[in-house]
Amino acid sequence: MAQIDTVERILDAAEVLFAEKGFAETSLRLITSKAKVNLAAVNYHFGSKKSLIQAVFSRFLEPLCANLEEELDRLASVGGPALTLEQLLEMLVQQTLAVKPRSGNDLSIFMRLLGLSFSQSQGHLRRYLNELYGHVFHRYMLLLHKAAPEIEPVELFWRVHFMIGAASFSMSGIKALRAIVETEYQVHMTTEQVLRLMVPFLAAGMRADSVLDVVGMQPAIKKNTP
Amino acid sequence: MAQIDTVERILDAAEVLFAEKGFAETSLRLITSKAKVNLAAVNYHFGSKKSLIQAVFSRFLEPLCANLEEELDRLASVGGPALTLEQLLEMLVQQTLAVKPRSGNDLSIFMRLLGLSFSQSQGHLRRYLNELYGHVFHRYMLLLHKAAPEIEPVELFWRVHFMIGAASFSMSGIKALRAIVETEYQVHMTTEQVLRLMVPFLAAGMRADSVLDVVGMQPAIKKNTP
DNA sequence: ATGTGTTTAAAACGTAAGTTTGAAAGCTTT
DNA sequence: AAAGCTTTCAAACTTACGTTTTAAACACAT
Repeated sequence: MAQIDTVERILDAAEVLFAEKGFAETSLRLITSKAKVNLAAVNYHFGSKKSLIQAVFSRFLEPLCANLEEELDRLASVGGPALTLEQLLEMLVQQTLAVKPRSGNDLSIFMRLLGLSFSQSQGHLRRYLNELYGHVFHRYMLLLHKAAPEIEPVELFWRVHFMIGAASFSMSGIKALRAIVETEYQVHMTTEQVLRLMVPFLAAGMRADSVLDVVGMQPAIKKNTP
Repeated sequence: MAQIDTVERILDAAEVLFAEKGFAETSLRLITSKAKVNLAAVNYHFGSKKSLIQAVFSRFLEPLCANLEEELDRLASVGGPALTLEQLLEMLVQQTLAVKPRSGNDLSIFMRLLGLSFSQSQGHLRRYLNELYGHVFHRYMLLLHKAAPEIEPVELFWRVHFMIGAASFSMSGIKALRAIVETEYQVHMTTEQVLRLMVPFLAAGMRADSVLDVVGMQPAIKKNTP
């Protein structure tokens, strides 16, 4: 390494700027000037802008997913009772908050990126993330099913995506939303507080009575009918 | 009008492409070639790309908000009991479904755009939408507050945005999600059915116990304390 | 039919982007 | 200290974009 690690400086700058403005709206020139490195350094170290985007995600998803899997393994080996919805959600919050410890890295940056990975996914990113971290997602889905076995699989599928939507949306726009809250209600909220506000909302939604039948689909209630 | 309305053709193409790829990633050249009009037509009829984006939003938000206000006026004049959360949500679904009747305009396009207006808002769009349609939103928020008076305003604000997120996310990705459901569960679902699956999920989430206090914010429970 | 205002058309302009290049500078190893 | 690889740098290249321009085509009232 030559200076104090050009690669890290680029990643730091890119992370913040991507979170602030999105991918397309953030130029390499802006990134390199903020990072105080030469423009060509990005293509030299990462190959392309796409690869830089992927690297930014991997830097925080890698440890997060590793920790998550570790925790899942631990719980599986202990073999206690099935986890509740709240526990599962809280676990996600916990692991997410635990990744943070990098410099002045506000959690909102992290979360905003997570939101962008859904809303601005440019194809290459979705494929990349699914390939590397898809299995963790599937594993988590299975635990959700165990936590709410009364929900038909189809409805569970949709409800999980309602959850993802609520989370990714409010986290992507969290900066703007927080600003509104600040001026409208004179309250300052941290990203962590918003995350925790979400848990009961999502858990309650997951537990709502099914309406599959009302909607004209397969029987929803097979409680006391054969 | 010269051809079969160039303006409409541009709006149709832009609507679909914006929903598919976002604003920055959709070039005027792509729009005009899909619309089979000359490149300069956009700047001639709309003035700029920004104005085109605004026009796309107004085309469906104008009738929707008008209908919504009409319905709100009607309900206010009748003066019955306060509406329940489910009724309020159902009303939104109803009015949204009622706007649809434009060509092969899938509802998902509409919803995806709504999501983008938050997540990709480039400043000008947020200001524009807030100025034109902000009052309807506030009016609806007020009814929500009446329907769930036990929720603190700040928490209500966030929960509303959790709702918007769940809706815009699952609606914007509905095409892909529906395909998954079809192959994974051998069930075909309409956009309307998915919307209706969402109502109980969201309503239950709205009714969840507050955790403002747990989160370390203003008192949440002032039930029996002065 | 002719003139006038409106709409379409093709081409060019200016800008900003991602990428590439080739030489200079820096490190590491011998 | 010299050789050899790695990293930095300034500059140029290529491409794609939004926008502007100028002229032609069109619609319609007189």
